[in-house]
Amino acid sequence: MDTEERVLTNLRKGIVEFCVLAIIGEGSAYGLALARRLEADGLVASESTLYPLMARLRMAGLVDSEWQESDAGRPRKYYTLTDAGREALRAFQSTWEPLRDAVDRTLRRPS
Amino acid sequence: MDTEERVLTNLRKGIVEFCVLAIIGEGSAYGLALARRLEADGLVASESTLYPLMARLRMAGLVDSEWQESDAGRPRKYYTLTDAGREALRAFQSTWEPLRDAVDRTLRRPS
DNA sequence: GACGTTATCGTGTATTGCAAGGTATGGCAA
DNA sequence: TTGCCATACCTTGCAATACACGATAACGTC
Repeated sequence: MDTEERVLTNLRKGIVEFCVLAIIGEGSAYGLALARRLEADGLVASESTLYPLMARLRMAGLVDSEWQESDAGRPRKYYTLTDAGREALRAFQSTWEPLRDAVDRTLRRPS
Repeated sequence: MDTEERVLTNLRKGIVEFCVLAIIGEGSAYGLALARRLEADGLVASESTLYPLMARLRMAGLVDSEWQESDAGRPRKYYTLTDAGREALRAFQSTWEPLRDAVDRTLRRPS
């Protein structure tokens, strides 16, 4: 893995998790659709990041999942936000904003 | 490690590295001083994150280091930015900004 | 010389992103 | 019905790295 990729990889750590919560908070979504959307935004590199992540979120009780038929193709597993998930999302916002601002300040350097 | 801490830990990944470059870009600094400043901003948890990081930056040729006497106490190892370091810092800004904006957009939900 | 302070650094563990590959289902065309 | 492709989910293994914990070293003070 070259340097540039590693930088992005590390930056994404811990961020995607909450972007997923935010997205399904707006309405349920299934795995591959989530993966594609996040890939388009540069937030994940592939599905192999997403599936283990969804499993962790489920284990943590932040999302529920449910199989649903599809008009075309295989059944899909749809995820929805639990109350704990909504709470975690709120908590994340309070964490993200100060961190983001600390980075911006440091990069901009008012010394 | 509890959940809350893990969230912060993951968020910090890949961010501190460039905050360090930004700080020493303003003038050389030594390890412990860097660590204290970054701890105050919530960007690292302890020196044990910083020293291995500085070693990596040095290996990558992004910083140089030099021992200097101190008025009081042990000698300190001062770090300075190399040209490659300055370049990496510029490159990071181009990576950070879109990512930060993608996160903000996703959290704020214009869907 | 014992002790506290300042400073740098090493070891071990846990987390996790991702590449690569595996499995299952449905649609479609020859 | 056979073959093939797209869709969809998931697993394995590796590599990167944050951090707790602790070691080591130099200096000053009593």
